[in-house]
Amino acid sequence: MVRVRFAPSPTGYFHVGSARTALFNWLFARHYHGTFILRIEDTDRERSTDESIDQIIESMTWLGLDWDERYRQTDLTPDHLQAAEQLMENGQAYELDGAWWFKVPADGETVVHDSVMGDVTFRHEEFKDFVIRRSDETFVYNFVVVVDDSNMKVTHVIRGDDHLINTPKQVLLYQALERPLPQFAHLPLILGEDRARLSKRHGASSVLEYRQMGFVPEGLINFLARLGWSHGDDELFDRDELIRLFTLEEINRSAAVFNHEKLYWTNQQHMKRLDLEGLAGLVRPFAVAEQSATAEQWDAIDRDRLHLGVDLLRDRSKTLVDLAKVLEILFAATLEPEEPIVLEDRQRVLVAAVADALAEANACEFTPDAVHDIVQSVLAANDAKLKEIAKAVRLCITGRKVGPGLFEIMSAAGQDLSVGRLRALVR
RNA sequence: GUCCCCAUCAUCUAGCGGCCUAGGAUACCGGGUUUUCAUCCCGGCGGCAGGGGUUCAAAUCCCCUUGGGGACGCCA
Repeated sequence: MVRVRFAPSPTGYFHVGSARTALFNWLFARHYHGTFILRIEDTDRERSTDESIDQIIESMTWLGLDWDERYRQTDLTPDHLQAAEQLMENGQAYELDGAWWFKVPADGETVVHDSVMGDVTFRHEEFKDFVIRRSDETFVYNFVVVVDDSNMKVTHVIRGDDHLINTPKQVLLYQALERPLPQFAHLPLILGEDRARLSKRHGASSVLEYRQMGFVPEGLINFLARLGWSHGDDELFDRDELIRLFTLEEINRSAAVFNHEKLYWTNQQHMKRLDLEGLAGLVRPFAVAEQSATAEQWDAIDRDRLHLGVDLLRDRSKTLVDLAKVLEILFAATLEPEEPIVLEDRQRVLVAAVADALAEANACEFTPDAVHDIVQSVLAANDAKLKEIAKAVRLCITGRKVGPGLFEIMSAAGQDLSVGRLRALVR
């Protein structure tokens, strides 16, 4: 039975590197129908905060990485003490300056068998004895992680590359404690554009910031999964595919640079694939925040119109924020055109005629096809081409120079808004 | 500095000795479609860090160099 854990320390914001580690553990657990444990490593009393814990929970919940068991490391202190005392009694640890030190064998070497990195050999002479219990009687990471993983029957330790060097010390501890070794798998780190370890300096790096920027969970997850993991030439995966295909064998050994352009593209692809109802639900808070609509307006709008608008506009949006902004087209009483609309007399006549014809349409059948037929018949009657008024009408209806097809967007904006905007233009 | 890891287009990657005059994706540049833009489709640009081996054959295996990253706490 597979048991894995994700063990973040609540000492700051929850960044995407941690999210990737959490994701890989979660995918591994779900792939093998195992158990995914969330263990908050808060043994650093100085720096651990409840706000950080909240952020971890909120980030993982948003990403959809659900856990089966949850622990807080400081609750496990009795277990740590028991294990430490065992080492003291065995003579494998000793006290010095009020702290308890683990005795590292002077000779020999320890080989870590890593699923990703292969066999890595460390000579014992390279590290000296290390503290397992501080003089304030709290326990140190390298020690508690072993005790906890062992007690929790963790079968696979999947974590960042930066822990590889700690691993031989932990292996020694497992042996001293006479506990079975888990299988280790160390993930390559994620780098910033400057090839340094990803951090705040590289701009947005916390999961919640990406949520705020309008990325959808499926998009971020897909992008993160492709950083260090691959499945042939495939690029796009939904959650279930990831679970089905994920294995440790496909993990890369080299660090990957976090590439924002590709994140945006991946996100757009997922926005294109989401069902309209779901996508509409995701944009709602952004639309309200961007003041494209009030919550009341949003909830009151005809669903078909909303879905049509979302569908038309999502191909032009990389994020939910982009989408939310242009969605004002469906709600705003007045739209400020991004450039002045200049109408010649003939155009004015045509637009007025179109507005009148649209006003007479059956409100229940203001579909793209119906709008198309109405507009085209008006144009035909006046021996005109759509091209003559297209730019002006688009600016008038959407406030923008570019956008979806006129008939569709007018249908999405609805009869009242469309007619109103056209009449305001020719008045 | 010491130890450890890594090394294919700008970036993410496929490749696990012959299928590779190295494939896909992003970005970029053209073209097509369209009422405009986007989407979409087609095409282009662009890489095995360098040097030694091993082998009939190396992007793939070994060594060295170089480059990048990580760890060297009574942090996690």
